[in-house]
Amino acid sequence: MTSSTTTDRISNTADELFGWTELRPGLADAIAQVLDGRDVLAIMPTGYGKSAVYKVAGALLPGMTVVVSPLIALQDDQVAGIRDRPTAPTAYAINSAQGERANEEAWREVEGGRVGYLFLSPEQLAREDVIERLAAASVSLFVVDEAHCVSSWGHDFRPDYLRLHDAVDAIGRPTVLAMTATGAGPVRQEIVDRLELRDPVLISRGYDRPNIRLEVVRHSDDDAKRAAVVEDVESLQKPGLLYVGTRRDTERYAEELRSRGLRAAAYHGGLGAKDRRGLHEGFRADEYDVVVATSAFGMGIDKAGIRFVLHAAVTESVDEYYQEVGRSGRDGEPALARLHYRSEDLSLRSFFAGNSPNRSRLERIATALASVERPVSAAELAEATLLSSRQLGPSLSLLIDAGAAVDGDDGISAVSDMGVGEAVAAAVTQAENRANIDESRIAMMRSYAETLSCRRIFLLGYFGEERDEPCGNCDTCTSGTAYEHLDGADQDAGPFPVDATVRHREWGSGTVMKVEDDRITVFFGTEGYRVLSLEAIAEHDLLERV
DNA sequence: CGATAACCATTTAGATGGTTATCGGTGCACTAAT
Repeated sequence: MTSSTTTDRISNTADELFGWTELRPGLADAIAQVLDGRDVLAIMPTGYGKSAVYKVAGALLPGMTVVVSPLIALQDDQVAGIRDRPTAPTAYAINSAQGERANEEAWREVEGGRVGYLFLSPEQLAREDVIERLAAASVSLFVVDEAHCVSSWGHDFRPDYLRLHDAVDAIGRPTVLAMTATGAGPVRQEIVDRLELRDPVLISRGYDRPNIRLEVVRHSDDDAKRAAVVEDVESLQKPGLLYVGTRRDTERYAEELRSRGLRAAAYHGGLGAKDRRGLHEGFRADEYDVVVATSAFGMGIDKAGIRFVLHAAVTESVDEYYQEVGRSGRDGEPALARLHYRSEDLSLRSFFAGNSPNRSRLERIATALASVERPVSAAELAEATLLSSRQLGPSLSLLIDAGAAVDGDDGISAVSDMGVGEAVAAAVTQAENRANIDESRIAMMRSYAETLSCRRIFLLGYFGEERDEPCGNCDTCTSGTAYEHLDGADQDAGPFPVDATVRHREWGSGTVMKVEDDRITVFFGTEGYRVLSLEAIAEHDLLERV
Protein backbone atom coordinates (compact mmCIF):
# COMPACT_ATOMS: atom_id res chain seq x y z
CA MET A 1 0.00 0.00 0.00
CA THR A 2 1.05 3.56 -0.60
CA SER A 3 2.47 4.96 2.56
CA SER A 4 3.26 8.62 2.96
CA THR A 5 6.96 7.81 2.98
CA THR A 6 6.63 6.11 -0.40
CA THR A 7 4.73 9.14 -1.68
CA ASP A 8 7.49 11.39 -0.40
CA ARG A 9 10.24 9.30 -1.93
CA ILE A 10 8.45 9.38 -5.27
CA SER A 11 7.91 13.12 -5.33
CA ASN A 12 11.40 13.83 -4.02
CA THR A 13 13.01 11.61 -6.63
CA ALA A 14 10.88 13.07 -9.40
CA ASP A 15 11.93 16.56 -8.35
CA GLU A 16 15.59 16.02 -7.50
CA LEU A 17 16.56 13.72 -10.36
CA PHE A 18 14.27 14.88 -13.12
CA GLY A 19 13.09 18.32 -12.09
CA TRP A 20 9.37 17.53 -12.03
CA THR A 21 7.73 19.44 -9.22
CA GLU A 22 4.38 17.79 -9.77
CA LEU A 23 3.31 14.48 -11.26
CA ARG A 24 0.03 14.24 -13.14
CA PRO A 25 -2.82 12.15 -11.74
CA GLY A 26 -2.16 8.44 -12.01
CA LEU A 27 1.60 8.69 -12.49
CA ALA A 28 2.55 8.62 -8.80
CA ASP A 29 0.02 5.86 -8.24
CA ALA A 30 1.54 3.78 -11.04
CA ILE A 31 5.05 4.34 -9.67
CA ALA A 32 3.94 3.27 -6.19
CA GLN A 33 2.39 0.09 -7.55
CA VAL A 34 5.56 -0.76 -9.45
CA LEU A 35 7.67 -0.12 -6.34
CA ASP A 36 5.29 -2.43 -4.52
CA GLY A 37 6.23 -5.18 -6.96
CA ARG A 38 2.93 -5.16 -8.84
CA ASP A 39 2.72 -5.60 -12.61
CA VAL A 40 1.07 -2.52 -14.11
CA LEU A 41 -0.73 -1.77 -17.37
CA ALA A 42 -0.77 2.00 -17.77
CA ILE A 43 -2.93 3.60 -20.45
CA MET A 44 -2.31 7.29 -20.84
CA PRO A 45 -2.26 9.61 -23.85
CA THR A 46 0.98 10.59 -25.55
CA GLY A 47 2.38 13.70 -24.00
CA TYR A 48 0.90 12.83 -20.62
CA GLY A 49 4.38 12.08 -19.34
CA LYS A 50 3.98 8.38 -18.76
CA SER A 51 7.70 7.73 -19.19
CA ALA A 52 7.99 9.30 -15.73
CA VAL A 53 6.60 6.06 -14.36
CA TYR A 54 9.56 3.93 -15.37
CA LYS A 55 12.08 6.73 -14.94
CA VAL A 56 11.19 7.41 -11.32
CA ALA A 57 10.41 3.80 -10.40
CA GLY A 58 13.63 2.66 -12.07
CA ALA A 59 15.63 5.23 -10.16
CA LEU A 60 14.16 4.09 -6.86
CA LEU A 61 14.59 0.37 -7.48
CA PRO A 62 18.00 -1.18 -6.83
CA GLY A 63 18.78 -2.92 -10.16
CA MET A 64 18.57 -2.01 -13.81
CA THR A 65 15.44 -1.11 -15.80
CA VAL A 66 15.04 -2.71 -19.23
CA VAL A 67 12.82 -0.77 -21.62
CA VAL A 68 11.46 -2.49 -24.72
CA SER A 69 10.96 0.14 -27.38
CA PRO A 70 9.68 -0.60 -30.90
CA LEU A 71 11.74 1.86 -32.93
CA ILE A 72 15.45 2.57 -32.83
CA ALA A 73 14.71 6.24 -33.49
CA LEU A 74 12.53 6.23 -30.39
CA GLN A 75 15.26 4.59 -28.34
CA ASP A 76 17.69 7.30 -29.42
CA ASP A 77 15.28 10.02 -28.32
CA GLN A 78 14.59 8.32 -25.01
CA VAL A 79 18.27 7.85 -24.24
CA ALA A 80 19.05 11.44 -25.22
CA GLY A 81 16.18 12.69 -23.08
CA ILE A 82 17.53 10.95 -20.00
CA ARG A 83 21.12 12.01 -20.67
CA ASP A 84 19.93 15.62 -20.76
CA ARG A 85 19.37 15.30 -17.02
CA PRO A 86 22.81 14.89 -15.47
CA THR A 87 21.26 13.87 -12.16
CA ALA A 88 19.32 10.97 -13.70
CA PRO A 89 20.64 7.40 -13.79
CA THR A 90 22.63 6.49 -16.91
CA ALA A 91 20.82 5.34 -20.04
CA TYR A 92 22.06 3.14 -22.88
CA ALA A 93 20.58 1.46 -25.92
CA ILE A 94 21.72 -1.68 -27.67
CA ASN A 95 20.69 -2.21 -31.30
CA SER A 96 21.93 -2.98 -34.77
CA ALA A 97 22.08 0.62 -35.90
CA GLN A 98 24.78 1.90 -33.60
CA GLY A 99 27.50 -0.61 -34.37
CA GLU A 100 29.45 -3.26 -32.51
CA ARG A 101 31.66 -0.91 -30.56
CA ALA A 102 28.89 1.14 -29.01
CA ASN A 103 27.00 -2.03 -28.13
CA GLU A 104 30.01 -3.59 -26.42
CA GLU A 105 30.61 -0.40 -24.49
CA ALA A 106 27.00 -0.51 -23.31
CA TRP A 107 27.38 -4.14 -22.25
CA ARG A 108 30.54 -3.31 -20.28
CA GLU A 109 28.62 -0.64 -18.41
CA VAL A 110 25.77 -3.09 -17.80
CA GLU A 111 28.18 -5.66 -16.45
CA GLY A 112 29.78 -3.03 -14.25
CA GLY A 113 26.37 -2.27 -12.77
CA ARG A 114 26.51 1.33 -13.93
CA VAL A 115 23.40 1.38 -16.13
CA GLY A 116 20.05 2.65 -14.91
CA TYR A 117 17.99 2.20 -18.07
CA LEU A 118 18.73 -0.09 -21.00
CA PHE A 119 16.67 0.31 -24.19
CA LEU A 120 16.18 -2.72 -26.43
CA SER A 121 14.00 -3.87 -29.31
CA PRO A 122 11.97 -7.08 -28.92
CA GLU A 123 14.25 -8.62 -31.55
CA GLN A 124 17.25 -8.08 -29.29
CA LEU A 125 15.40 -9.84 -26.50
CA ALA A 126 14.91 -12.86 -28.77
CA ARG A 127 18.69 -13.41 -28.88
CA GLU A 128 20.13 -15.96 -26.52
CA ASP A 129 23.36 -14.06 -25.91
CA VAL A 130 21.39 -10.94 -24.96
CA ILE A 131 19.24 -12.92 -22.53
CA GLU A 132 22.29 -14.53 -20.94
CA ARG A 133 23.96 -11.20 -20.36
CA LEU A 134 20.76 -9.67 -18.95
CA ALA A 135 20.24 -12.64 -16.67
CA ALA A 136 23.71 -12.08 -15.28
CA ALA A 137 22.93 -8.43 -14.61
CA SER A 138 20.26 -7.63 -12.07
CA VAL A 139 17.11 -6.40 -13.77
CA SER A 140 14.41 -5.24 -11.37
CA LEU A 141 11.96 -3.64 -13.78
CA PHE A 142 10.92 -4.70 -17.29
CA VAL A 143 9.07 -2.04 -19.25
CA VAL A 144 7.16 -2.56 -22.49
CA ASP A 145 6.68 0.86 -24.02
CA GLU A 146 4.07 1.28 -26.79
CA ALA A 147 2.64 -2.01 -25.59
CA HIS A 148 -0.18 -2.00 -28.17
CA CYS A 149 2.51 -3.22 -30.58
CA VAL A 150 2.19 -6.60 -28.88
CA SER A 151 -1.33 -6.83 -30.24
CA SER A 152 -1.00 -4.98 -33.54
CA TRP A 153 2.43 -6.21 -34.65
CA GLY A 154 3.05 -9.43 -32.75
CA HIS A 155 1.06 -11.83 -34.89
CA ASP A 156 2.85 -11.52 -38.16
CA PHE A 157 4.87 -8.38 -38.61
CA ARG A 158 7.15 -8.58 -35.59
CA PRO A 159 6.55 -11.95 -33.97
CA ASP A 160 9.22 -11.42 -31.31
CA TYR A 161 6.67 -9.25 -29.54
CA LEU A 162 4.78 -12.42 -28.69
CA ARG A 163 7.81 -14.01 -27.04
CA LEU A 164 8.66 -11.21 -24.63
CA HIS A 165 7.23 -13.21 -21.74
CA ASP A 166 9.98 -15.78 -22.32
CA ALA A 167 12.58 -13.05 -21.97
CA VAL A 168 10.95 -11.82 -18.76
CA ASP A 169 11.08 -15.31 -17.26
CA ALA A 170 14.63 -15.96 -18.40
CA ILE A 171 16.05 -12.84 -16.76
CA GLY A 172 14.49 -13.63 -13.41
CA ARG A 173 10.91 -12.38 -13.72
CA PRO A 174 11.27 -8.74 -12.69
CA THR A 175 8.18 -6.56 -12.24
CA VAL A 176 6.58 -5.80 -15.60
CA LEU A 177 5.20 -2.42 -16.58
CA ALA A 178 3.31 -2.15 -19.88
CA MET A 179 2.47 1.28 -21.23
CA THR A 180 0.45 2.49 -24.18
CA ALA A 181 -1.55 5.50 -25.29
CA THR A 182 -4.61 3.61 -26.37
CA GLY A 183 -6.28 0.27 -26.31
CA ALA A 184 -9.84 -0.97 -26.31
CA GLY A 185 -10.76 -3.81 -23.95
CA PRO A 186 -9.70 -6.63 -26.27
CA VAL A 187 -6.32 -4.97 -26.93
CA ARG A 188 -5.71 -4.52 -23.20
CA GLN A 189 -6.63 -8.13 -22.57
CA GLU A 190 -4.26 -9.28 -25.24
CA ILE A 191 -1.40 -7.24 -23.79
CA VAL A 192 -2.05 -8.78 -20.37
CA ASP A 193 -2.26 -12.31 -21.81
CA ARG A 194 0.69 -12.12 -24.17
CA LEU A 195 3.05 -10.53 -21.69
CA GLU A 196 1.72 -12.90 -19.03
CA LEU A 197 1.25 -10.07 -16.56
CA ARG A 198 0.47 -11.31 -13.06
CA ASP A 199 -2.66 -9.84 -11.52
CA PRO A 200 -1.85 -6.47 -13.11
CA VAL A 201 -3.06 -3.12 -11.87
CA LEU A 202 -4.80 -1.20 -14.64
CA ILE A 203 -4.23 2.52 -14.53
CA SER A 204 -6.01 4.48 -17.23
CA ARG A 205 -6.16 8.26 -17.55
CA GLY A 206 -7.38 10.88 -19.93
CA TYR A 207 -9.15 9.07 -22.72
CA ASP A 208 -11.45 11.91 -23.62
CA ARG A 209 -9.92 14.76 -25.54
CA PRO A 210 -12.77 17.27 -25.55
CA ASN A 211 -10.82 19.94 -27.44
CA ILE A 212 -10.52 17.73 -30.51
CA ARG A 213 -13.51 18.22 -32.77
CA LEU A 214 -14.56 14.98 -34.49
CA GLU A 215 -15.90 15.02 -38.04
CA VAL A 216 -16.51 12.64 -40.90
CA VAL A 217 -17.10 13.75 -44.49
CA ARG A 218 -18.57 11.12 -46.77
CA HIS A 219 -17.67 10.89 -50.42
CA SER A 220 -18.73 8.69 -53.29
CA ASP A 221 -16.28 9.96 -55.87
CA ASP A 222 -12.53 9.55 -55.41
CA ASP A 223 -11.57 12.71 -57.29
CA ALA A 224 -14.03 14.76 -55.26
CA LYS A 225 -12.56 13.34 -52.07
CA ARG A 226 -9.05 14.26 -53.14
CA ALA A 227 -10.11 17.77 -53.98
CA ALA A 228 -11.87 18.16 -50.63
CA VAL A 229 -8.81 16.92 -48.74
CA VAL A 230 -6.51 19.37 -50.52
CA GLU A 231 -8.93 22.20 -49.92
CA ASP A 232 -9.06 21.34 -46.21
CA VAL A 233 -5.30 21.43 -45.84
CA GLU A 234 -5.21 24.79 -47.61
CA SER A 235 -7.87 26.41 -45.49
CA LEU A 236 -7.29 24.90 -42.04
CA GLN A 237 -5.00 26.38 -39.45
CA LYS A 238 -1.53 24.81 -39.56
CA PRO A 239 0.44 22.78 -38.71
CA GLY A 240 -1.34 19.51 -39.27
CA LEU A 241 -1.07 15.91 -40.30
CA LEU A 242 -2.63 14.19 -43.27
CA TYR A 243 -2.83 10.41 -43.11
CA VAL A 244 -3.25 8.47 -46.37
CA GLY A 245 -3.40 4.79 -47.22
CA THR A 246 -0.44 4.22 -49.52
CA ARG A 247 3.10 5.45 -50.01
CA ARG A 248 2.21 6.63 -53.45
CA ASP A 249 -0.54 8.83 -52.08
CA THR A 250 1.85 10.52 -49.66
CA GLU A 251 3.89 11.70 -52.67
CA ARG A 252 0.84 12.58 -54.70
CA TYR A 253 -0.81 14.73 -52.05
CA ALA A 254 2.45 16.33 -50.96
CA GLU A 255 3.22 17.33 -54.51
CA GLU A 256 -0.24 18.79 -55.06
CA LEU A 257 -0.02 20.74 -51.81
CA ARG A 258 3.44 22.07 -52.64
CA SER A 259 2.17 23.25 -56.00
CA ARG A 260 -0.29 25.35 -54.06
CA GLY A 261 2.48 26.99 -52.12
CA LEU A 262 2.26 24.96 -48.94
CA ARG A 263 5.25 23.54 -47.11
CA ALA A 264 4.28 19.89 -47.39
CA ALA A 265 6.38 16.75 -47.01
CA ALA A 266 5.68 13.10 -47.72
CA TYR A 267 6.57 10.50 -45.09
CA HIS A 268 6.45 6.72 -45.29
CA GLY A 269 8.39 3.64 -44.28
CA GLY A 270 10.22 3.45 -47.59
CA LEU A 271 12.28 6.54 -46.87
CA GLY A 272 15.82 6.22 -45.59
CA ALA A 273 16.52 6.64 -41.90
CA LYS A 274 18.19 9.98 -42.56
CA ASP A 275 15.21 11.44 -44.42
CA ARG A 276 12.84 10.19 -41.78
CA ARG A 277 14.79 11.76 -38.99
CA GLY A 278 15.12 14.99 -40.93
CA LEU A 279 11.36 15.13 -41.44
CA HIS A 280 10.65 14.47 -37.78
CA GLU A 281 12.94 17.26 -36.74
CA GLY A 282 11.69 19.61 -39.43
CA PHE A 283 8.11 19.04 -38.36
CA ARG A 284 8.98 19.60 -34.74
CA ALA A 285 10.70 22.86 -35.69
CA ASP A 286 7.63 24.09 -37.60
CA GLU A 287 9.36 23.89 -40.96
CA TYR A 288 6.32 22.19 -42.47
CA ASP A 289 2.68 23.16 -42.67
CA VAL A 290 1.66 19.58 -43.12
CA VAL A 291 3.22 16.13 -43.23
CA VAL A 292 1.44 13.67 -45.53
CA ALA A 293 2.09 10.22 -44.12
CA THR A 294 1.23 6.57 -43.93
CA SER A 295 0.80 5.00 -40.52
CA ALA A 296 4.61 4.95 -40.25
CA PHE A 297 4.54 8.53 -38.93
CA GLY A 298 3.53 8.93 -35.39
CA MET A 299 5.08 7.03 -32.54
CA GLY A 300 7.39 9.37 -30.73
CA ILE A 301 5.92 12.53 -32.22
CA ASP A 302 5.71 14.78 -29.23
CA LYS A 303 4.52 18.06 -30.66
CA ALA A 304 2.03 20.13 -28.76
CA GLY A 305 0.49 22.46 -31.33
CA ILE A 306 -0.84 20.20 -34.08
CA ARG A 307 -4.10 21.83 -35.17
CA PHE A 308 -5.59 19.13 -37.36
CA VAL A 309 -5.31 15.46 -38.20
CA LEU A 310 -6.98 14.66 -41.50
CA HIS A 311 -7.52 11.16 -42.82
CA ALA A 312 -7.88 10.66 -46.56
CA ALA A 313 -8.34 6.93 -45.92
CA VAL A 314 -9.71 4.84 -43.09
CA THR A 315 -7.36 3.12 -40.66
CA GLU A 316 -7.36 -0.60 -39.88
CA SER A 317 -9.09 -0.07 -36.57
CA VAL A 318 -10.70 2.46 -34.29
CA ASP A 319 -7.76 1.93 -31.94
CA GLU A 320 -5.32 3.12 -34.57
CA TYR A 321 -7.59 5.96 -35.62
CA TYR A 322 -7.85 7.33 -32.11
CA GLN A 323 -4.12 7.02 -31.63
CA GLU A 324 -3.46 9.06 -34.77
CA VAL A 325 -6.14 11.60 -33.98
CA GLY A 326 -4.80 11.96 -30.45
CA ARG A 327 -1.65 13.56 -31.82
CA SER A 328 -3.55 16.80 -32.38
CA GLY A 329 -4.40 19.44 -29.83
CA ARG A 330 -2.04 18.31 -27.16
CA ASP A 331 -1.72 21.90 -25.99
CA GLY A 332 -5.39 21.78 -25.02
CA GLU A 333 -6.35 24.33 -27.69
CA PRO A 334 -9.07 23.47 -30.24
CA ALA A 335 -8.06 20.94 -32.88
CA LEU A 336 -9.85 19.11 -35.66
CA ALA A 337 -9.96 15.41 -36.50
CA ARG A 338 -11.69 15.00 -39.85
CA LEU A 339 -12.04 11.70 -41.67
CA HIS A 340 -12.70 11.84 -45.41
CA TYR A 341 -14.53 8.60 -45.90
CA ARG A 342 -15.37 6.45 -48.90
CA SER A 343 -16.67 2.98 -48.20
CA GLU A 344 -14.44 1.72 -51.04
CA ASP A 345 -11.40 2.68 -48.97
CA LEU A 346 -12.23 -0.10 -46.52
CA SER A 347 -11.19 -2.65 -49.13
CA LEU A 348 -7.51 -1.76 -48.87
CA ARG A 349 -7.67 -2.49 -45.18
CA SER A 350 -9.44 -5.77 -45.87
CA PHE A 351 -6.72 -6.71 -48.29
CA PHE A 352 -4.08 -6.30 -45.59
CA ALA A 353 -6.18 -8.25 -43.12
CA GLY A 354 -6.74 -11.23 -45.38
CA ASN A 355 -3.25 -12.70 -45.67
CA SER A 356 -3.78 -16.42 -45.94
CA PRO A 357 -1.42 -18.73 -44.05
CA ASN A 358 1.41 -20.59 -45.75
CA ARG A 359 0.35 -24.26 -45.60
CA SER A 360 3.63 -25.76 -46.72
CA ARG A 361 5.50 -23.79 -44.06
CA LEU A 362 3.06 -24.92 -41.39
CA GLU A 363 3.53 -28.49 -42.56
CA ARG A 364 7.31 -28.29 -42.40
CA ILE A 365 7.24 -26.89 -38.90
CA ALA A 366 4.68 -29.39 -37.64
CA THR A 367 6.64 -32.26 -39.20
CA ALA A 368 9.89 -31.08 -37.65
CA LEU A 369 8.25 -30.71 -34.24
CA ALA A 370 6.73 -34.18 -34.47
CA SER A 371 10.13 -35.72 -35.11
CA VAL A 372 12.14 -34.18 -32.28
CA GLU A 373 12.50 -35.99 -28.98
CA ARG A 374 12.73 -33.00 -26.68
CA PRO A 375 11.48 -29.39 -26.68
CA VAL A 376 13.49 -27.16 -29.00
CA SER A 377 14.21 -23.47 -29.18
CA ALA A 378 12.85 -21.31 -31.97
CA ALA A 379 16.39 -21.01 -33.35
CA GLU A 380 16.82 -24.81 -33.50
CA LEU A 381 13.46 -25.10 -35.18
CA ALA A 382 14.44 -22.53 -37.80
CA GLU A 383 17.53 -24.58 -38.56
CA ALA A 384 15.67 -27.87 -38.75
CA THR A 385 13.05 -26.49 -41.15
CA LEU A 386 15.52 -24.43 -43.21
CA LEU A 387 13.33 -21.40 -42.59
CA SER A 388 14.59 -17.96 -41.61
CA SER A 389 13.41 -16.84 -38.20
CA ARG A 390 11.28 -14.30 -40.00
CA GLN A 391 9.54 -17.00 -42.04
CA LEU A 392 9.22 -19.22 -39.01
CA GLY A 393 7.79 -16.75 -36.51
CA PRO A 394 4.27 -16.08 -37.78
CA SER A 395 3.58 -19.73 -38.70
CA LEU A 396 4.94 -20.95 -35.40
CA SER A 397 2.80 -18.58 -33.38
CA LEU A 398 -0.22 -19.77 -35.34
CA LEU A 399 0.53 -23.36 -34.35
CA ILE A 400 1.02 -22.38 -30.73
CA ASP A 401 -2.14 -20.26 -30.60
CA ALA A 402 -4.08 -23.08 -32.24
CA GLY A 403 -2.98 -25.44 -29.47
CA ALA A 404 -1.07 -27.57 -31.96
CA ALA A 405 2.28 -26.79 -30.36
CA VAL A 406 3.29 -25.93 -26.83
CA ASP A 407 5.63 -23.13 -25.85
CA GLY A 408 6.87 -24.45 -22.52
CA ASP A 409 9.60 -23.35 -20.13
CA ASP A 410 12.25 -25.49 -21.79
CA GLY A 411 11.25 -24.88 -25.39
CA ILE A 412 8.71 -25.63 -28.07
CA SER A 413 7.22 -29.07 -28.54
CA ALA A 414 4.48 -30.75 -30.53
CA VAL A 415 1.22 -31.83 -28.96
CA SER A 416 1.65 -35.58 -28.77
CA ASP A 417 -1.82 -36.77 -29.73
CA MET A 418 -2.07 -34.49 -32.76
CA GLY A 419 -0.98 -35.53 -36.24
CA VAL A 420 0.72 -33.17 -38.68
CA GLY A 421 -2.43 -32.84 -40.80
CA GLU A 422 -4.52 -32.04 -37.77
CA ALA A 423 -1.99 -29.50 -36.53
CA VAL A 424 -1.92 -27.70 -39.87
CA ALA A 425 -5.71 -27.67 -40.02
CA ALA A 426 -5.90 -26.18 -36.54
CA ALA A 427 -3.40 -23.48 -37.48
CA VAL A 428 -5.35 -22.62 -40.62
CA THR A 429 -8.51 -22.26 -38.53
CA GLN A 430 -6.58 -20.06 -36.14
CA ALA A 431 -5.52 -17.86 -39.06
CA GLU A 432 -9.13 -17.62 -40.17
CA ASN A 433 -10.16 -16.55 -36.69
CA ARG A 434 -7.53 -13.88 -36.75
CA ALA A 435 -8.70 -12.67 -40.16
CA ASN A 436 -12.26 -12.57 -38.77
CA ILE A 437 -11.11 -10.43 -35.89
CA ASP A 438 -9.18 -8.06 -38.16
CA GLU A 439 -12.18 -7.83 -40.44
CA SER A 440 -14.46 -7.05 -37.51
CA ARG A 441 -12.13 -4.28 -36.39
CA ILE A 442 -12.44 -2.75 -39.86
CA ALA A 443 -16.21 -3.10 -39.54
CA MET A 444 -16.06 -1.07 -36.32
CA MET A 445 -14.18 1.60 -38.24
CA ARG A 446 -16.99 1.59 -40.76
CA SER A 447 -19.51 1.95 -37.93
CA TYR A 448 -17.65 4.99 -36.63
CA ALA A 449 -17.61 6.57 -40.07
CA GLU A 450 -21.27 5.87 -40.72
CA THR A 451 -22.82 6.46 -37.32
CA LEU A 452 -25.44 9.16 -36.91
CA SER A 453 -24.89 9.19 -33.18
CA CYS A 454 -22.47 11.39 -31.29
CA ARG A 455 -18.99 10.40 -32.45
CA ARG A 456 -17.42 10.98 -29.06
CA ILE A 457 -19.95 8.72 -27.35
CA PHE A 458 -19.08 6.12 -29.95
CA LEU A 459 -15.32 6.42 -29.47
CA LEU A 460 -15.37 6.54 -25.69
CA GLY A 461 -17.78 3.61 -25.65
CA TYR A 462 -15.39 1.67 -27.85
CA PHE A 463 -12.69 2.24 -25.26
CA GLY A 464 -14.98 1.28 -22.43
CA GLU A 465 -15.87 4.71 -21.05
CA GLU A 466 -19.52 5.50 -20.62
CA ARG A 467 -20.97 8.82 -21.58
CA ASP A 468 -24.64 9.64 -22.01
CA GLU A 469 -24.69 13.25 -23.13
CA PRO A 470 -23.81 14.11 -26.73
CA CYS A 471 -20.54 16.03 -26.69
CA GLY A 472 -21.52 19.10 -28.69
CA ASN A 473 -18.14 19.08 -30.44
CA CYS A 474 -18.62 16.66 -33.33
CA ASP A 475 -20.40 16.86 -36.69
CA THR A 476 -23.36 14.73 -35.65
CA CYS A 477 -23.96 16.93 -32.63
CA THR A 478 -23.80 20.02 -34.81
CA SER A 479 -26.17 18.59 -37.40
CA GLY A 480 -28.48 17.34 -34.68
CA THR A 481 -28.57 13.67 -35.62
CA ALA A 482 -26.70 12.81 -32.41
CA TYR A 483 -29.74 13.89 -30.41
CA GLU A 484 -32.03 11.61 -32.40
CA HIS A 485 -29.74 8.60 -31.93
CA LEU A 486 -28.83 8.40 -28.29
CA ASP A 487 -26.48 5.41 -28.12
CA GLY A 488 -25.11 5.82 -24.69
CA ALA A 489 -28.35 5.91 -22.75
CA ASP A 490 -29.53 2.96 -20.69
CA GLN A 491 -26.22 1.16 -20.85
CA ASP A 492 -26.87 -0.64 -17.61
CA ALA A 493 -30.34 -1.73 -18.50
CA GLY A 494 -31.21 -5.01 -20.16
CA PRO A 495 -29.99 -8.55 -19.71
CA PHE A 496 -26.51 -7.97 -21.18
CA PRO A 497 -24.78 -4.95 -19.61
CA VAL A 498 -21.39 -3.63 -20.74
CA ASP A 499 -18.48 -5.84 -19.67
CA ALA A 500 -20.70 -8.86 -19.08
CA THR A 501 -19.25 -12.17 -20.20
CA VAL A 502 -21.61 -14.00 -22.53
CA ARG A 503 -21.69 -17.22 -24.50
CA HIS A 504 -22.99 -17.45 -28.06
CA ARG A 505 -24.28 -20.72 -29.49
CA GLU A 506 -21.83 -20.68 -32.40
CA TRP A 507 -19.17 -18.16 -31.53
CA GLY A 508 -18.37 -19.20 -27.98
CA SER A 509 -17.63 -16.75 -25.22
CA GLY A 510 -17.36 -13.01 -25.61
CA THR A 511 -17.56 -9.72 -23.78
CA VAL A 512 -20.27 -7.09 -24.18
CA MET A 513 -18.60 -3.93 -25.47
CA LYS A 514 -21.53 -1.66 -26.12
CA VAL A 515 -25.27 -1.52 -25.44
CA GLU A 516 -27.77 0.38 -27.54
CA ASP A 517 -31.55 0.57 -27.54
CA ASP A 518 -32.20 -2.49 -29.65
CA ARG A 519 -28.81 -4.13 -30.11
CA ILE A 520 -25.50 -4.89 -28.42
CA THR A 521 -21.91 -5.18 -29.66
CA VAL A 522 -19.96 -8.16 -28.37
CA PHE A 523 -16.28 -9.01 -28.83
CA PHE A 524 -15.78 -12.75 -29.40
CA GLY A 525 -12.38 -14.41 -29.17
CA THR A 526 -12.74 -16.14 -32.52
CA GLU A 527 -14.92 -13.69 -34.43
CA GLY A 528 -14.04 -10.25 -33.16
CA TYR A 529 -16.69 -7.54 -32.90
CA ARG A 530 -20.26 -8.61 -33.70
CA VAL A 531 -23.42 -6.57 -33.50
CA LEU A 532 -26.44 -8.58 -32.34
CA SER A 533 -30.03 -7.38 -32.22
CA LEU A 534 -31.72 -7.95 -28.89
CA GLU A 535 -34.80 -9.15 -30.72
CA ALA A 536 -32.87 -11.88 -32.57
CA ILE A 537 -31.10 -12.90 -29.36
CA ALA A 538 -34.43 -13.33 -27.60
CA GLU A 539 -36.10 -15.04 -30.51
CA HIS A 540 -33.43 -17.65 -31.15
CA ASP A 541 -31.98 -17.85 -27.67
CA LEU A 542 -28.55 -16.99 -29.10
CA LEU A 543 -26.81 -15.69 -26.04
CA GLU A 544 -26.51 -16.55 -22.39
CA ARG A 545 -24.77 -14.73 -19.61
CA VAL A 546 -22.03 -16.63 -17.82
C1' DC B 1 -11.28 -5.09 -53.41
C1' DG B 2 -10.04 -1.17 -56.30
C1' DA B 3 -6.72 1.91 -58.59
C1' DT B 4 -3.61 2.13 -62.05
C1' DA B 5 -0.10 0.67 -65.28
C1' DA B 6 0.76 -1.86 -69.35
C1' DC B 7 -0.68 -3.63 -73.38
C1' DC B 8 -3.41 -4.11 -77.51
C1' DA B 9 -6.40 -3.08 -81.40
C1' DT B 10 -8.21 0.14 -84.44
C1' DT B 11 -12.22 1.17 -91.68
C1' DT B 12 -4.88 3.98 -90.96
C1' DA B 13 -0.46 6.83 -87.30
C1' DG B 14 -2.50 9.64 -82.63
C1' DA B 15 -5.66 8.93 -79.66
C1' DT B 16 -9.21 6.30 -77.57
C1' DG B 17 -11.32 2.47 -75.37
C1' DG B 18 -11.08 -2.12 -73.87
C1' DT B 19 -8.74 -6.04 -71.46
C1' DT B 20 -5.35 -7.95 -68.42
C1' DA B 21 -1.75 -7.76 -64.87
C1' DT B 22 0.04 -5.90 -60.83
C1' DC B 23 0.23 -3.86 -56.47
C1' DG B 24 -0.98 -2.15 -51.94
C1' DG B 25 1.63 -1.03 -44.51
C1' DT B 26 3.99 -1.13 -40.24
C1' DG B 27 10.63 -2.35 -38.62
C1' DC B 28 13.92 -4.99 -36.60
C1' DA B 29 18.58 -7.23 -37.86
C1' DC B 30 21.86 -8.81 -41.10
C1' DT B 31 24.67 -9.01 -45.34
C1' DA B 32 27.06 -7.60 -49.29
C1' DA B 33 28.80 -4.28 -52.11
C1' DT B 34 30.88 0.45 -51.96
